[in-house]
Amino acid sequence: MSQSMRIEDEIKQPNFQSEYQKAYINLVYTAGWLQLRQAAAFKEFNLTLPQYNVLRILRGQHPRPATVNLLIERMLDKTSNASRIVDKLEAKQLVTRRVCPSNRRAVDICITEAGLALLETMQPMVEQQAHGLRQLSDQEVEQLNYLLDKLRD
Amino acid sequence: MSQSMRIEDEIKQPNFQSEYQKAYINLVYTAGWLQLRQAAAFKEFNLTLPQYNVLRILRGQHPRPATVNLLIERMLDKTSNASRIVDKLEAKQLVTRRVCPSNRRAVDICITEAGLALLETMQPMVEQQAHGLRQLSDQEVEQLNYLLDKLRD
DNA sequence: GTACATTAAATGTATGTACATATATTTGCA
DNA sequence: TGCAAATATATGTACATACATTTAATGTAC
Repeated sequence: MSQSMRIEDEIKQPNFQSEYQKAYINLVYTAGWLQLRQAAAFKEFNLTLPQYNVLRILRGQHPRPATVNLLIERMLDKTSNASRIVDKLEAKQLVTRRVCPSNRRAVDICITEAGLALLETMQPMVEQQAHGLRQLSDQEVEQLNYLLDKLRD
Repeated sequence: MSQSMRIEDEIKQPNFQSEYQKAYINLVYTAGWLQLRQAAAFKEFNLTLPQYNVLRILRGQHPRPATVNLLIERMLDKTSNASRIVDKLEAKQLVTRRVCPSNRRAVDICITEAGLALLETMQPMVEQQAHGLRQLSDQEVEQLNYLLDKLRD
């Protein structure tokens, strides 16, 4: 990606109705751009981004189990289908799923040793990825976080 | 959405490894948040976001036709499948598709009168949506655009 | 204690994304 | 001319998203 590629050039649409319209497009585009880079890096570990995020939540709970509800609460995308993401992780033996003894409607989900080991293996790559934002100074990153939080108010 | 909902609270994850890590999460989360709001507003018009974006590009070309390649060039997500989005629009008779006479590999795609009329109908809603970013001042929106462009350099 | 609502998760369906592959057409060049 | 490479699009597959519906377990009112 070349230097100073403005959003106007990226999507070859030179005029926006407003700076607000442009910011919306810019946000969606940039998030997609980031996710694409992440997904590519994750591919060699045979994990998708949502699968990785669920694993991370489970590690945060470990050794306590998580329910599907807890996963949904903590996932970035609240409406995604946690059940089916857990399906894939279970098939890869990265998590276990068991009916919760105290509430048989719920399911206790735990990360396995293999799951923990995989996260460990991925750590250097994840840190590498974080450097992708180093185009921004510390102060600029803080400013970005401030603006995004304010935008959603 | 309540006032001053920081990303830490939104996803109930109080500590990030770095401000950079937080910015990444914040970006992806905020983009999803915006898209969810847009998608909800579009639903009553029976259009998805990508379908709407393709229609907009076609209106920009009207009355000249667009090819699938041109759509891909201008779409936010370059790897999405323009062919199949056009399929859906064609099924709703919002666009026409015809083999290009001068290059029979290519396909000429045009927005129909019904398509133009639909975009017209949606205009007030779209303007309404743009107000979603009015939490930010003009200066802040410019700053946001600057930071996002720089981030992708 | 049965009836009804609520809750937790799973399932179904339509759509979109990411990527590989296939098909048809055109171009370039030996 | 003839044939390989490039081009334009379509198709196939795995996964995820968005949302409605279903199934099972639990809670609650009467």
